[in-house]
Amino acid sequence: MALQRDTVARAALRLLNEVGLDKLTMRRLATYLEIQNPSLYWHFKNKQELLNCMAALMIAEAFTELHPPEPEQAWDNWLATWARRLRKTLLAYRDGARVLAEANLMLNDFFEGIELALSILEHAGFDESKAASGMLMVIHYIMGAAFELQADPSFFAYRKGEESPRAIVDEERFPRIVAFFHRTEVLSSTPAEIWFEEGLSMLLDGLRANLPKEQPDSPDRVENLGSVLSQTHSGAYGN
Amino acid sequence: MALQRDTVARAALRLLNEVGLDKLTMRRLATYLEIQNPSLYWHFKNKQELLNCMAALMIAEAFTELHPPEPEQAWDNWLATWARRLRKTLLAYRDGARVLAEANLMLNDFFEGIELALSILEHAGFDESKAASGMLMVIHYIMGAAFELQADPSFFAYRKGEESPRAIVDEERFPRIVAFFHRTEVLSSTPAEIWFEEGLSMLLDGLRANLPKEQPDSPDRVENLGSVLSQTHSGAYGN
DNA sequence: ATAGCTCTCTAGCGTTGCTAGAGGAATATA
DNA sequence: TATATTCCTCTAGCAACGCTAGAGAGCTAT
Repeated sequence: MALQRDTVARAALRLLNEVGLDKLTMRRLATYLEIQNPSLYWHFKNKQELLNCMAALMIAEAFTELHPPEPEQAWDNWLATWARRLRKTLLAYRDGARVLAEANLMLNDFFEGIELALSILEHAGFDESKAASGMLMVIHYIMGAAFELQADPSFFAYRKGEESPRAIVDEERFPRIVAFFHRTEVLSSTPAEIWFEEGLSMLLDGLRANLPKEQPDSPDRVENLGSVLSQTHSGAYGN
Repeated sequence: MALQRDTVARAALRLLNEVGLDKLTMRRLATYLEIQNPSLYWHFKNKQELLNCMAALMIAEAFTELHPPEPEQAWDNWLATWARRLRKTLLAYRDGARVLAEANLMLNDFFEGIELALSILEHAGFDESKAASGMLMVIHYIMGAAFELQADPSFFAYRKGEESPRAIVDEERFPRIVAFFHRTEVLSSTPAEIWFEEGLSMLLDGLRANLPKEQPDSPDRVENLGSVLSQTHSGAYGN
């Protein structure tokens, strides 16, 4: 016995994946660790501090082994990888986005990842201001997408085979929304993945449009959707 | 006495702005309405249903009196207005983004707003797929931005005069992040407003890049930042 | 008058985050 | 070897939470 703070936080992340954030109570975590619940308050002064610690572990996981781009790698390709990595981590934990959002995220590891990305963008030719607001845009997009995907039961969490929103959404009044779901359902078993990639692609187009041109030839485009989908996958709880 | 369901939900929204979502308990709401707490369960079968109802009221507020674009109004200008309207509503209520996220948002009013926007985009020349994923992108961006802005105490909620993240963030390790805050602080007292507009502008650039061209002359750009800021403002709790 | 509907009440259950304060076990110091 | 300190867990219990059971009170329709 005699647990360490770090051990407790990691166990909390495992338990999170089993029961979800709403049922992640101090008592349940204590039972999970085979101790009595007040013992947890020796390691964390309250539940908020535990959440912060869990969020820090998550972010660290996302950004460790984050390398600068390879010499031949374009900035937009690299940034897409950055975005997918953050998203993947959020989705790897049940309610991961909520955990991050509810944590007080003065997280050095988060800063580390953002700072590196900013330097890459500036090196690619963006001025400081565009780089910063561009990163903010990307982060907000990732958070919003992950959040909605993990919301339960979310409108956007529609998956083939489950009770379909189309059964509820009025096709007469909202033909385009119904068609949207139907289209994506037919195309793929992982619609959220496709939606994210399409949004990310447009987002990068927007960034590209704000890159002061120096040479007339446009930079390499991000890899196409097919290769993207083969190298990424939804997290275990991102449904 | 003898309250109505609608009256209760509206009171809950007012109370939300006073105490925040974490302290919006059924008991507190009952006290606020000068009734005993179990009476609330006649109007709503549980707290979740109350939250859904609150979210529905919020969304209705955002999208009522939402008009199609004027004849001379460009699609991107109209969509920017759409986005600002949704954002403004989320920020008008304390923890508004969280309320919407935690609600089961099968909200007809939300569908209404999205369906209209989809029709505008398709009319502007987007194909169905681009219009849909574009709207999804915009919505996720708005949600992510509002969420982070209302998170407490958020990294991004930095305001001039308060204890500055710069005092905590290590300038040696994260010079660009510190510079970003410093820059925005100097430029404006409402940095979140500016960040949102810059992100939105790039987002629209991204959409524009995905619009199949038909005529060589580019559509009108969205109005510039100055006029934007004069017509919008942060919500009372968006800080 | 009576029946039913709408809305509120008292009382209480089980669970939550958290605190107070008492040890037990290992380590460091005298 | 004896004592003190630190680390970690314990029992016991508080106030607040969401929610239920079940009894009316007041109004309307028959």
